[in-house]
Amino acid sequence: MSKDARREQLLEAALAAFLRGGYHATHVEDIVKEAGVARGTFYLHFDSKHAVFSVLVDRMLQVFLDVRPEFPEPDVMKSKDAAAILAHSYRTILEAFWQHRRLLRLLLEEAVGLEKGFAKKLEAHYREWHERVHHTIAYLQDRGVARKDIDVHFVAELVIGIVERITRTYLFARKKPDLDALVDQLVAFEMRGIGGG
Amino acid sequence: MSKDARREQLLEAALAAFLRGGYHATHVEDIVKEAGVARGTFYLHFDSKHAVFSVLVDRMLQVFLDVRPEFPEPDVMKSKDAAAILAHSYRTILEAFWQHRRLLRLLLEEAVGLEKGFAKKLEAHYREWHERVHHTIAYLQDRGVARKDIDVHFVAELVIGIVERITRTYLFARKKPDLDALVDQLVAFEMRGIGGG
Amino acid sequence: MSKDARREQLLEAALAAFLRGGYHATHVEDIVKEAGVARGTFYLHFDSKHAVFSVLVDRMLQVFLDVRPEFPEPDVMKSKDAAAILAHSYRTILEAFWQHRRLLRLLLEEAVGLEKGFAKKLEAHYREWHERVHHTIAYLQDRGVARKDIDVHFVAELVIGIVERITRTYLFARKKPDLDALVDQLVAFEMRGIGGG
Amino acid sequence: MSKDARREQLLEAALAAFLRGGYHATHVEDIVKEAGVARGTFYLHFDSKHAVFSVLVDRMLQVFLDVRPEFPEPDVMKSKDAAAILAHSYRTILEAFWQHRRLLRLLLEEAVGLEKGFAKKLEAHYREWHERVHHTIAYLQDRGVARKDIDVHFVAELVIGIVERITRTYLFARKKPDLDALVDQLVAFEMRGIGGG
DNA sequence: GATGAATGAGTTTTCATTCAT
DNA sequence: AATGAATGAAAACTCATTCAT
Repeated sequence: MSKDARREQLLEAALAAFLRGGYHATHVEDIVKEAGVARGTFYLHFDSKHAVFSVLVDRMLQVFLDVRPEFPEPDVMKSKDAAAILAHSYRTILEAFWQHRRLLRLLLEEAVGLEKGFAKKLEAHYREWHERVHHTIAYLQDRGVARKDIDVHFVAELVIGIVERITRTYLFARKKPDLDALVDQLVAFEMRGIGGG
Repeated sequence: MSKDARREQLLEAALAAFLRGGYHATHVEDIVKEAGVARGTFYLHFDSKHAVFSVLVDRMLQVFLDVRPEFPEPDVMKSKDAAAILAHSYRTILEAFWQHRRLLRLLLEEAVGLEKGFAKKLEAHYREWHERVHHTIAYLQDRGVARKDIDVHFVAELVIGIVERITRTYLFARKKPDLDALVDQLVAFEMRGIGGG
Repeated sequence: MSKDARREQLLEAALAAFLRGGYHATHVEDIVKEAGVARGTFYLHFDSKHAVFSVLVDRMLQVFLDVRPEFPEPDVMKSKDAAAILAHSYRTILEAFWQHRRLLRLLLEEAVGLEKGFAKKLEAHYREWHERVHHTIAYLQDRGVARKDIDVHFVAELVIGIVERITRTYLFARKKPDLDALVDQLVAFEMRGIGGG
Repeated sequence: MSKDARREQLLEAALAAFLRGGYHATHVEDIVKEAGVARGTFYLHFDSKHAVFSVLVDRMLQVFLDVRPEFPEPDVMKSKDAAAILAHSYRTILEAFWQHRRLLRLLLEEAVGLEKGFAKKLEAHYREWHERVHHTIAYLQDRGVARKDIDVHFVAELVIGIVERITRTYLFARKKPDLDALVDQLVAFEMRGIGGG
């Protein structure tokens, strides 16, 4: 087996093991047993248990950075267009999150409360996320389809919280949820709230 | 020092230590140093490191269970009443969360990814939370101030996500945020969304 | 047992173990077995196997630095006085070396070819030794009882070599050698060489 | 590349690696990297890391055994002849030592404190050396150019110590020392000591 | 009750050696 | 002959928990 293939296999095994037991409860022994190789083989490919975890986290952050929903720049927008833009954006994100839900789960459930380095990485990750959401909302404001009296930074945080919760509740479930339905509900809530009964 | 006082002191020291370094990176030595007692003393009051952590988590869950915003049951409501009800509810919750933010932080940042038992406890906690939010929204629907076409369970999850995010972003900050302003923004978003620019 | 007594006991056990098997072949297990304590106890007193070795080496170097043969400063000297001075000096050194021969043996047989730090320490040690010998010979030259045409630095090195060899051959033996006889021979050789048969 | 050439190349690489880092700190990986071959190749030529080291030590001991300064057997000698004989002897030895100083350094700095086998080899080596020096001094005594009242065995040890020290101090230096000057000083010291100022 | 030295099972990590290609 | 990925026994080190004082 080639060096790269073995490395990939070990990463996959590590991910499975970490998801099963969490970072601390997972021993290198568990990872290599999962991969079906000897203890030493692990250390041919990674410096330490921490290192393999770090690679997985980096990979997840990269997955996130690669999600770039594109949207058109119409001069005149209607509220319906705004909903379409949000829907596209959410759809893209949730699709990617579903695709990489195992990595994502590791990030959300394990990379929290770990050694120094991760805190900074995660902070940067959230800042980037905030940036993107902020940009989208400001864009909608500019085009007159979002209210001007909202605090964009505040709302950006709310949106992040919403997507995180959705991810935990629906994407970490066993079977694939109806993403379209999720997105519709999401957009409806974000555009109109619950009021107006 | 009385047995209870010593126990309380150790709990406080443990909380401080866990918040500083996280569950795994915190050693019993750190806790007793923080409390200024000898190592053996710790075991006179708690069975294990795990046990003291468990008490802290239980205490936090209890804090949450004790938060019971009461609201009146008018037969006829206006949208303004709905906003008031939500505001009261959020205000109560955020006030309690701020009050116990250190315990809460432990819950959010450390009780994740720990041994089996906690996962179940947390799940129950979220179920309870969901129940309450669900009840509030259904109440508003019943009284005609919330739309009927929303998926109440889905929205309940969104609301939980929102509050979690707000908690992490604003309540874990160093100085006390303007809770009234936070609540106003929250309610506005929940009632009307961002649309209607 | 007090902390200090335990530490001393472990140092003694480590010295015995290192002398028996050498640094690398000696495992922490051997040291603690020698001391009759558990593995963890070792680490209560020393950070690592390397650390305990380092303490022993430092202790040996200190023993050497503490050897300070004093000699009078007569204005007029005879060759006989010179011999007496050298004899006193050698006697003092060999006495100290015999006293601490186990530590010394560790230094000569193990601290050579070990990690970075020791090389520098040893170099400093030899420089100091050279300094002392050089000073003694120059003193004898000044007082007219040693020839002026010798290279004092060179001879200082020879003397160091001589003492090292004597140490290895006679002091590391099982029973105490006749130090007086050794010293007499040493002085005779240093003063007159082997010539003049 | 022929089998012998490859073996020689590996020996050379091993020597370089051992001198750089010492026996234990040098890994087979370092040796094969130095030689520019794969790890497995090493084991085609040597049974173990220990074996290659052993070959190098044997080779050094052989170098020493091959040093056989010859000297004439004049019936009547003068002190000057004795000096010439000693000078010739030292010159031959130091020349050979300089020639093979890298191997020699390995012997002096690494073959100490290693597994059982080496201790015995080294002991035999020193015994042989002692024999030779002893023989030379006794020869000079017999011919009336060395004093009769010296302990020949003792002096032989001193001479060995002197040569060892000279070797460490001057031959392991970067540039070639003036061997003739060294030898002159050596002989002067051995024949006359430092006395007679 | 309090102390803190002692314990030892449990983990990570290393690296000489093997062997299928 | 050469390769280099794989092996796994062997070691160092950690730290929650115990217990004699």
